Amino acid sequence: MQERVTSTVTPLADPQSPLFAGFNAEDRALFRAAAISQKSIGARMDLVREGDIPKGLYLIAEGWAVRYRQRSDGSRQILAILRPGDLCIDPPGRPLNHAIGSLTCVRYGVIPYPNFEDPPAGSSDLPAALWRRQLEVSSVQLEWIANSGRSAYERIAHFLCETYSRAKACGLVRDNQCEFPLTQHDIACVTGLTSVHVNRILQQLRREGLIELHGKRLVLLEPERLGQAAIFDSAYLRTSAQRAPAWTI
Amino acid sequence: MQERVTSTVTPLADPQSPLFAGFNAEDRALFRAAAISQKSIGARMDLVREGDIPKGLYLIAEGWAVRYRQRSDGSRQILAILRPGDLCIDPPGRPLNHAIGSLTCVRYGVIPYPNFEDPPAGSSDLPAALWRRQLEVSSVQLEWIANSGRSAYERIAHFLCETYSRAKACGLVRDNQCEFPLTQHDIACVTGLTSVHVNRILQQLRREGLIELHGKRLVLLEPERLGQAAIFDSAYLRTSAQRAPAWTI
DNA sequence: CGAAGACTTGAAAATCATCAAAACGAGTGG
DNA sequence: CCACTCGTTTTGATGATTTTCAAGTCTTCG
Repeated sequence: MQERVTSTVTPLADPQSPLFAGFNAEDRALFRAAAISQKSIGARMDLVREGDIPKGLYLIAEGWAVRYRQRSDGSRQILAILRPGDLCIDPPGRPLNHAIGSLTCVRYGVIPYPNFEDPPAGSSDLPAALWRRQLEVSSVQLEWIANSGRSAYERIAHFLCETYSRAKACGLVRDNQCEFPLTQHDIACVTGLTSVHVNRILQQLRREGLIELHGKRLVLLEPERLGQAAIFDSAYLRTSAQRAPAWTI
Repeated sequence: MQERVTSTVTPLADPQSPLFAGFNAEDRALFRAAAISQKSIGARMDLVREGDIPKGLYLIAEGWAVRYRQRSDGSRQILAILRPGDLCIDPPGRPLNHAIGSLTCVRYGVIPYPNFEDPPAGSSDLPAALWRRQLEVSSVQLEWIANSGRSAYERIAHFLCETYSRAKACGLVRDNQCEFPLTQHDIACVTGLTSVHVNRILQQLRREGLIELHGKRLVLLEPERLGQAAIFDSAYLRTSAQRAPAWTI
């Protein structure tokens, strides 16, 4: 059952090393081994509330979740979209300054903060997988920061491209369509705009024949042209390889 | 050739573990051991250009540097401020989709992508230190994303608070003053605003008796009140402990 | 069917960008 | 020391973008 594992630690050095080879079946096995608990939660609930101390690493297995911050004036800011395979790694022992919440029903697992001195028997790639994931997360965060200086039109178009592209990487796109359970108000929370303005920009995108968006589905009628409008280059999403549509943990 | 060294991996589990204890003298020694090259570069130069494949991890030892993206229309967006002790960790083997540049003269080192199978002799905390730093970086990035939904006034005030607070953590604040070599145009690139608008907001902050800003120095006349205006909570910067004003590598 | 949420619309106001020019300041060379 | 330059800061006027407020319509779902 266990093959020979040369090392409990993982090389970062080589771009070809397992650390940067993509999130594969092997990784999934790792996460399965690591998950202490597996949970489900309904739509629009909190997995972790602001001020809570995270119990470990949160691995989203299915559904849509977000990191978000609630402002004192009642407005929200979404800080990250969490899809299957996404991992929330936060400093242990410190209260989170934002919340992790679900948009749809979410299945997820909690992985205890790993102690690399005692690797789970027979596996060794956890630290590598964690690094890969964290660099991916960072890469997306930088992209979101870059968007903060752009127009509403570009921000929204970029966000649609990113969401579509991430779904595509999981094999969740068919006929240029993907699931899209966010309301216009949610898009506003992502982009830092008002829902009224989001509505108007979406109408513009529709008028231009670039998208369809209704019934929790997004259609990119002309992905190429939308990408150009958004100045979207998907390379930042490709720090690791293909993913699976859902994760068994 | 390789013996099994249990401690080449590092425990993440315990909040008290060295991984989360702060960036200390020991870490500095580690980085010194790890740095293959030590360089200096003049103000307003690129350490890494867009499209370059990073040669390793970049450790800023002294000065002010930034990650920035150059847009096709000529405008810039600054994605991160890099101060002494800050580390740029990017996926190896992939061209960077932005640049790393200096604002002032910068002293820095390049750390080869570590191969955890062959840890530097006699030391073992590198992976721990890297994790700590990366989580710190991520934490700041989330804060910047949260700022994208706020007003120009709040964004600018928040940025000043962050810069001041980070300088303070390094012992670089005296008499409520710290170094501040950014031009108003640079602040605009950070906040995604125009320099004209930045200028007007800065004047407002001055009129309100909150700041002084000239001659590459920033004075917070009333740090408390500015923090409230910016809705600034420094907790997100405190994922590790005190730092040194400059790093010997 | 009724109710709640989501989407849409219009008008007015605030915020922020753009353009253009002037004032200021630090450095440089005469 | 002055004159000159160059980059930075400041100012004013104008226009575009985005928000706010308020009301309406459309969906969905029990």
